[in-house]
Amino acid sequence: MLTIATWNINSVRLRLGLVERVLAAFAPDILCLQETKCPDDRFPLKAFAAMGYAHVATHGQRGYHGVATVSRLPFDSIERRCFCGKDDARHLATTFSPDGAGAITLHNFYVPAGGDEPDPVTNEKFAHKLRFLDELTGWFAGAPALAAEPRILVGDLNIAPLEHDVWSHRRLLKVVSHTPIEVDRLRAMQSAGGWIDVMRAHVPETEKLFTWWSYRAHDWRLSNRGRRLDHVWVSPPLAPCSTGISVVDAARAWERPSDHAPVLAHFDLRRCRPLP
DNA sequence: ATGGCTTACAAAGTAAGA
Repeated sequence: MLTIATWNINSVRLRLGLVERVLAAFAPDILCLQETKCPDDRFPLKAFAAMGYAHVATHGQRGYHGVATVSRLPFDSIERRCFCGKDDARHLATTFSPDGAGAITLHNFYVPAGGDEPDPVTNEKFAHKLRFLDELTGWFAGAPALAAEPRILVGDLNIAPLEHDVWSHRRLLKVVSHTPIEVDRLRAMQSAGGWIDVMRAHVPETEKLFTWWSYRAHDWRLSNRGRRLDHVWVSPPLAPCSTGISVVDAARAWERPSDHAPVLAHFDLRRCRPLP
């Protein structure tokens, strides 16, 4: 069994206690964090090592964004890719080899949020979001053979593509994160990489599924105006290995929470051997 | 359009998140 977790933590140093709680309760093999807001030389390595997560890849910067992948398993390789000509700490790719299953590539992404106005002409942040997705599409389209490799992509993609990935499809059609223009770009990127949406493989598209709830709601659970911004995708060879997912929405109710909930994805690698 | 909150930051108000 292999468990991969992804969580937009909104400051890893501020919420280290909450991270430890998730690691203790769910014991994922690997946890991918986004919005760590932490320079690499300030990352709390000792705390993770003490929890059994001795292998840490970071791609952070001061103040904003930042991703980290922490693991009980050693990494075979670590890659930090930059997009749109800027190093704003939004990607990590690691490879690891769980008990002889062959190397698996794990991408950890923090896609730009895109600002308020869903117009790339007037809103440079939204233009950046679209360019970021287009650059990813080009990258994946240029390496079609990768779709046959065992790969996992997780992270805060900042887009809720399906009708029931948001609390009200009608009321969010012009709200950044659910506009048709960015959903189309996300779909193009997903298609170019041959990615399979594992969360929706286990939860029917007709069912509401959220991973994020605004800080501004009086009672996030009662109003339940959530969105599914965090995702777990796999390449075709790993799809039969996916045994289940869960959104740890209980973590949204903890003290001083992140506005995102952790997502857990479980795999049984025996189901897809032999890997190519 | 939820935005009513929350974060980091050369610490008061600003930028950013989504």
